[in-house]
Amino acid sequence: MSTDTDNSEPRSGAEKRRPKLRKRTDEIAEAIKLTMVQHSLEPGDRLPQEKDLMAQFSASKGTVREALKSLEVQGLVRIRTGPGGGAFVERMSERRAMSLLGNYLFAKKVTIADIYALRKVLEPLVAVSAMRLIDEAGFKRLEETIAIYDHEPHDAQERWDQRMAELDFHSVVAEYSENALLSFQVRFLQRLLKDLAVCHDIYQQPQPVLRQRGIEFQRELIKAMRARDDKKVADIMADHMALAEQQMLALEAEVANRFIEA
Amino acid sequence: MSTDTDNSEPRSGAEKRRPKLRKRTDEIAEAIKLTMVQHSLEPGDRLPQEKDLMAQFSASKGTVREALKSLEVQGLVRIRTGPGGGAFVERMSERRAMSLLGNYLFAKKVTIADIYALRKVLEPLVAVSAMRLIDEAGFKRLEETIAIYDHEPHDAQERWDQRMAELDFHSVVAEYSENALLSFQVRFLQRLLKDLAVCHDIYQQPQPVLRQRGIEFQRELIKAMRARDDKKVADIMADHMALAEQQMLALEAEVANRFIEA
DNA sequence: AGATATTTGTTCGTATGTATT
DNA sequence: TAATACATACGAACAAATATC
Repeated sequence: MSTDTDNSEPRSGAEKRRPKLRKRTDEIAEAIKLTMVQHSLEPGDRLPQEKDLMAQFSASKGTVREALKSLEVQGLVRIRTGPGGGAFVERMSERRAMSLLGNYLFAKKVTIADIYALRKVLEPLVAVSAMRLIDEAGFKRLEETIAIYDHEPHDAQERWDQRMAELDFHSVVAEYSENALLSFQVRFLQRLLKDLAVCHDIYQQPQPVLRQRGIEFQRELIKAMRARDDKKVADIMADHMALAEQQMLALEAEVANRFIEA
Repeated sequence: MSTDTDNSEPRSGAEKRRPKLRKRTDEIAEAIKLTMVQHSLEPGDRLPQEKDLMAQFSASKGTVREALKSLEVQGLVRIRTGPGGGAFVERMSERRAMSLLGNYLFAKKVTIADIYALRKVLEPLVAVSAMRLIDEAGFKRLEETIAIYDHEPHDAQERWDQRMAELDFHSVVAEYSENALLSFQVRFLQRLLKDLAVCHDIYQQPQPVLRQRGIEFQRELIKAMRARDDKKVADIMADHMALAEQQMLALEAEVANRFIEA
């Protein structure tokens, strides 16, 4: 369980240090978390209601509510009003996970170069990984996505949509990876780039030549994935990323230090 | 700002949708976040006290406290009691970020193979990145870390400490990378492995031969880093990871589905 | 070191809002 | 529509923590 009190000592050995949670609220939140794992509750399962929790922990309403609020923010429960309401176990959404991770990176300076240093190695990896599971429906989704930016945009709005769809292409690919860790990392990088676009109005002046070259890469990628050609998939994606990086670095922008829009 | 209400529509275009936050608590939390960015508050800066917030939002104490609790869990503020107390702006610690990300991965099945698929490409990357900034003090830290597992352990406790220190070696390397994103990812993977150790009591029977080979890799790595030899650093780390993966996969364990210990 | 003032932490009682039946 | 069951919000009081004198 995540005690999560930010007591930063490195924890030598296996003996459990008692962080001695100062606040009753945190104690209760931890206790509830504990019962969640102990009873291996699944999403949708209901926790005891406020009044029951009040009795169980002999705490007041406000204290119990703060504890539940903590769990809610952590994406572990969802609270519903009305009859049959209460706190229900929930799995944290990817969106929220990214939002929280974004808060962590808020203070750090993350450059486009940093993002692409990771994308260059991870996108090829995830493409190969996705290749093993993707089906005809998946290929169809990819082609439909390409169709969005297959042509010159008519207005600023469409140009913006096209830039987002270009990232969505990679997002769809990552969806088909069975490596949840890898998939998340890659999609998070894409999210950072989307944010960058929103913030700094990058992607304003797409160079048609480079853009067309990117689409070619993606079509070749689909072909290679259909052929289940590991090496080719990885190579094409690596080249694609190299080009994209070059394109982005020319803009010399820095990812804004801001909270991520949820 | 992170509205973070998990309203999952893809947000077409740039126009801001009003999520119409239902709960007063969430409204207030968002409002406070907003002022934090608008005034570009730095860590250590103080927010208005409870009573002031109560007045500002004409909300009750409990409501304001729930809002602050939300910000606290997100790692954005820290609350202190006593005179001059209140909510102070804080940067989310790496520890908390990992804990929250761990909650997201709780439901997913993450295997050792998944972790090493990432480590194999990221550890070489981060080593090269760190090489550019690491100084003599850093090398000293690395050598001191190696000294912990340089010899046969005397008891179970020391053996456990040694396993943790082996991961700490890589953690120290990652510390010196200026790519915050890369550094975090790599250290998070190490954290998962540490957790794995705690959970499944893996690392019980270290094979002395393989262990010694790992130490050789690390000594060679330090030498190559001192020489500022990009390629050699990357190659050594890649080989090191390949061996480590082989070693771990033999155990055929799966990362436990559990919340991460903070 | 001890007393005191300040501010968060917790409690209880009550009233309101909301979803289900 | 009305009754019910639950979360949500309010307000006043008290307890605990902590900085200052």
